[in-house]
Amino acid sequence: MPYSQQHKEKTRKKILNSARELFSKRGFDSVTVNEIMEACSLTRGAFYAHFSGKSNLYSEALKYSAMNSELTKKKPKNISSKQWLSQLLDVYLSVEHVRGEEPCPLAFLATDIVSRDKAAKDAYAEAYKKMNEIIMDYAGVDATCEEGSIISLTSMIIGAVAISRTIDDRRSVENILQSCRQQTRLILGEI
Amino acid sequence: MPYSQQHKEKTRKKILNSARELFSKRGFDSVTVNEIMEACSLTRGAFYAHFSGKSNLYSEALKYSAMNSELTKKKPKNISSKQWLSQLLDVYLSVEHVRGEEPCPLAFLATDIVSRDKAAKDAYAEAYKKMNEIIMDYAGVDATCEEGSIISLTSMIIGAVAISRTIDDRRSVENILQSCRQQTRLILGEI
DNA sequence: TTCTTTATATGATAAAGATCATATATAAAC
DNA sequence: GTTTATATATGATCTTTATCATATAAAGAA
Repeated sequence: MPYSQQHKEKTRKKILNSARELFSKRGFDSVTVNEIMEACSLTRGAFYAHFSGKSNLYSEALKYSAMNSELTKKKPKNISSKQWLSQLLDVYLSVEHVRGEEPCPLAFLATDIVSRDKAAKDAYAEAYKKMNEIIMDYAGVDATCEEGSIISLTSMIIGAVAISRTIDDRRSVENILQSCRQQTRLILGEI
Repeated sequence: MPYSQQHKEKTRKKILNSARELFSKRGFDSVTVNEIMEACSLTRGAFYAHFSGKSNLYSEALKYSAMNSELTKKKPKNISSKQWLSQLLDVYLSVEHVRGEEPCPLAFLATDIVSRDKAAKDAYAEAYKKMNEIIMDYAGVDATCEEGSIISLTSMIIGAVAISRTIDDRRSVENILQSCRQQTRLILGEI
């Protein structure tokens, strides 16, 4: 049995990680299999030992990304749920997120998903559902009427990040993000 | 002087119209030049008499789309600005918009734009600016502090439409759109 | 009708890139 | 060290598609 037990699994994760970042930043079509493999110091030939094809990698990378997102991090015990949520949202609505290496695929791939296969759409829908659940949980929401507030909140933050990526001017981006951070406080304050 | 004066201009508009719809629905890469031309009963050869290339068509179609959007329609004299705005937002946040033939490129192409050329990004930024201005105008906003509310509103509605397109389940889509319609009323009510 | 200019169509080219077949390298097991 | 299963690399193929060169068609002007 050549190579260690974990070797293949490690390689798979490296590929998923490169894919997650590249796909999120540039979408499905603009990224090549070759590019993803080179990003983790491999060549395209090795790719097919790990995934059945580019589409398969895309949906797997999306799941992987959702599984390891900022939002899924454990809340420190010394702060309240609402404080923690507030911090998470501020990080989400930051220039670092918009321009950074750990992009939320819900915002970065929102329109890319539409042309993808069922597996990718399912992964997206699942991640979206989970995001709402996490936020509702921290916000202490259970009534259906309040659920609507959270849904509008996620629409806003996902929209804000998606739009911010399209805009070059830093000041404008700061303005959008700041406005939405403000609005999150208003929405959560009412709950 | 063969062909009538207006013939070329008419053809150009037909191409722009097919392009607007196809690009908005499926993004730049998933649509072929051939497909756009066939959608207006022409062949790919004729294309290059009208546009310098696919990228050029994309940005032109985006401008064209922004120029002819629902939002730019004249307000009827018999209703107030706020009522008109409320109607516009309800149309924007409707299943018909999400699934229809007259998509707002700001929502439908939000993440597609990132990989496009400067002309496309400029067209997008311009359309985004215009959308905010139109809404602010109808809402009667002038103070900078209130501008933030409108920016968060546009983030929300663009985000809601973008997300809704990714989701197959009709009931979930209705729920997202309904929640955001509700939230627009809260935001505009405070102004 | 004939000429002429411009729009449109057709066929060719060329590049990009996903995928596959085959070769090579790696490292565990003996 | 040798063997061998598995991971990785290399080279080839095949499809898709943007673009271009050239041919044809359309319709105003003579």
